[in-house]
Amino acid sequence: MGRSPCCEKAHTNKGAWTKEEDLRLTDYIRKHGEGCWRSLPKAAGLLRCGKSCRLRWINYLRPDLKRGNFTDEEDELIIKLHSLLGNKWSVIAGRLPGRTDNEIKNYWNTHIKRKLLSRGIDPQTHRPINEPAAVTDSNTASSQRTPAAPPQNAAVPSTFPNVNGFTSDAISPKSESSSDHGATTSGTTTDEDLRQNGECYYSDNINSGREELNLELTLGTGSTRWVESGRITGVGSSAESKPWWVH
DNA sequence: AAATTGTCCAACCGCCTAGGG
DNA sequence: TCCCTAGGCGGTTGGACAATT
Repeated sequence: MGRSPCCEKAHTNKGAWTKEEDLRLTDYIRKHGEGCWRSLPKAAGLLRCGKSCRLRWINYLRPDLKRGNFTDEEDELIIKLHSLLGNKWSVIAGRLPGRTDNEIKNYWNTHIKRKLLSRGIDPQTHRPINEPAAVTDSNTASSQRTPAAPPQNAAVPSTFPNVNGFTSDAISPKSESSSDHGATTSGTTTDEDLRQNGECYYSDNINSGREELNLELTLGTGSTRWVESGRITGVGSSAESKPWWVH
């Protein structure tokens, strides 16, 4: 049986977006806001499916995207959050202003995994690689803690094991705040939740992470790379090499 | 210089959930 | 209660570029 396609694929473009398509989409959303993604392509004169438009906007065109290289502080925060949340990229992204779930996911797979492995830490379990599988802790939750990501899209069960009994109840998606983050903002993780519950394998607690949550405000100006069609086309301060969509 | 291999990341795919009728 | 649709999410892929042989 299967689902009906999200749009009429026969009449949609696929693959890399062109400058003109980006312009049309940006223009349309500036004028009308993010509304019904399904009808947006037609209204904006785009031969794309709504999903594709949504993704392009969220991951690339949104004006509040940070787009700079990840800082060491962000790296560490991502690692901490991943140890607590598993592969809940959208929730993690919600804690990193200006970052998208896709970006973080890619960054995790290409950089952080390697970084952790070089430290002798298993990127899935966040435990030392040589550590015996059997953990003697009577708190079995902690031995299973490896959230190695719950099944995809499965609602995280309340018993989803986590750090020191920190279950997903405390880190379930948030309904408000960072609402402009679109797809990634249903997270309900509050700083308070994380602060109260979020001890993880790493020696420092989430409190330090909490400070890092303000990176955007305090660290600011790392080098910025401009990317076009998937390639880095320029690096510099945010004021230079401005891409066409930045005003 | 050419061929091969590795790296990176935007975009796609398929599934799930929420919400409305 | 069931069905349908839109939106959202995480995993995976494709292709361009970089590095190495």
